Amino acid sequence: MTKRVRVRFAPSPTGGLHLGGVRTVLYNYLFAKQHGGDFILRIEDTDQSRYVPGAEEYIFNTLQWCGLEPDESPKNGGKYGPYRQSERKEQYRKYAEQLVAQGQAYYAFDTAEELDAMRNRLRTTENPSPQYDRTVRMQMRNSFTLAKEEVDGLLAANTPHVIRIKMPEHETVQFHDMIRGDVSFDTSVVDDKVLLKADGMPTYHLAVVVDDHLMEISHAFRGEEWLPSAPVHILLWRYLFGEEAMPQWAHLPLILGPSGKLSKRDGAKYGFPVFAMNWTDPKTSELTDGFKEKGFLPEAFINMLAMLGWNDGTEQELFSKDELVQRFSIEKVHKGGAKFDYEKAKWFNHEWIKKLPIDSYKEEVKKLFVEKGLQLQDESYFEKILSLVKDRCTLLSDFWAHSFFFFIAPKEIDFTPIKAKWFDEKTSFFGLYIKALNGISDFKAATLEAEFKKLAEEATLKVGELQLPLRLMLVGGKFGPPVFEIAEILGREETINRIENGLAQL
RNA sequence: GCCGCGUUCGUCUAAGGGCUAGGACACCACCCUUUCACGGUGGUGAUACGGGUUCGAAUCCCGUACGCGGUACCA
Repeated sequence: MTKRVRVRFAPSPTGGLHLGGVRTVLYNYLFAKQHGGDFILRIEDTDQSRYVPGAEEYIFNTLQWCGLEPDESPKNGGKYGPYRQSERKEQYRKYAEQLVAQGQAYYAFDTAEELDAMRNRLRTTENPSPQYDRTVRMQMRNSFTLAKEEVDGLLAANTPHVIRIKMPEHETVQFHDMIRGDVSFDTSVVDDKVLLKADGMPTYHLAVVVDDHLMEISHAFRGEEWLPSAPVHILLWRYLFGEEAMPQWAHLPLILGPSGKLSKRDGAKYGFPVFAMNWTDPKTSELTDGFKEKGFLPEAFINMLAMLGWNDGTEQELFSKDELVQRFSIEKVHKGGAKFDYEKAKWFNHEWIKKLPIDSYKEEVKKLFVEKGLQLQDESYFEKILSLVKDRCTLLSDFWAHSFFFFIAPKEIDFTPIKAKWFDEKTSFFGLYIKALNGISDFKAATLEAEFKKLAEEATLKVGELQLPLRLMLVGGKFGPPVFEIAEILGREETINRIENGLAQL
């Protein structure tokens, strides 16, 4: 019997969602959709001290912008709820107690000071981070070292305690990773991880296993940083629900920054976003830039992220979300980490701006223009301009620089590039051209250009020496699309106005 | 330190025993364009190192180096 495909992502609401997190969501989502399954989002709010208000909402916003909405989540519910770990608190204790009863876990009463003391005592240069493991287990205060009556007394008195897993000695735990193949660990080198914290909350280790079981998760994809604790999870599955019921694992490679693991600092340091959307930490007021606000399209963002660690074996690089759903394969995800390259990310965005019809982003651009203080009345004029300049824009924010002159006539024009070679014949040429403009019946770029050339020839002037002045008069600088196309869009009246203005300044 | 996972142009990657190691980004040159871009053509540029196995190795095996991750009552 094959289980229905159900994959999950479980972020902790302790800050924004970094690139690696969004990519994990993406791969989970793609795999689920590809198999007609469900993508489940649950919230790991088990660490009260690091919980950041607003972070959960931010996660939802990010997923929404990316178009990766979960089928089940704290927000839209589902029959396996609740989807917040803090609301499932009662569940975990039960399983932890079961493990204690089975002799595979134990109560530990050691205080923070006692743990510090143990670590300080054992710390050497050879062993810089001593663990709570089989070597020290019998020297600590726990239900293995204390008499049963004492343990019962401590428990009855509500003495703060944790439940730790008892790692077996010299056992090899092996499992199959969909990306890495067979991976094995010696249980002797992993410590007695805390399963249930003193505040009654589970640690990730317990929660992930219990929730994956209760929510009938079939596949679990997560970052590579979880690989070392996988043996704990395997053992928990074996003890609690049977290893054969365990989801299939895949540990995704890390996304790296210019120097090592990609961090928020890298973004600030090198000037590129590391989050999907702007995130302001309410505690520190620190802002981390987002791709959205930088002018990225979600299509490009998703595409770029998908290719950072996966490819389908062909030379295709541009994929829509639907294509990704079809072509994605977890087996083809790379083993090695990938360094994030902002230049390449921008290239993806450029491609998507060119590829997509302007309808899919014109509202975003409009918003940016309104922010610049512009009032847009003529929708078709606006659309015409977007179509004309879209190929030159890498980010949505580039649209302004490439088209503001269609809306704002240049005032003080810098004519230095042409001033030295200016003479009266040119002034009279433009006078004639204005007259001609008034007479042209169909105001199209080609006609305007033909007329311009004809007049130049009659005046025995070089066309090349006249085009730059015209451009300067129309847009105010050496930039923009072909001049006659600008004139066509500007229209007869505005074009003539701008030429007259320019002439007056010369 | 210990444990684990990795390693192909600067970057993302293709090639999973067999043609001059292919593509993309970036960079450079040329073309197009009498603006700036877009675009087009071409170019520089890589199998970490050392041993095996094999007629033949980027590919399989071993070792070394390097990188990354973990080593918390964080996830």
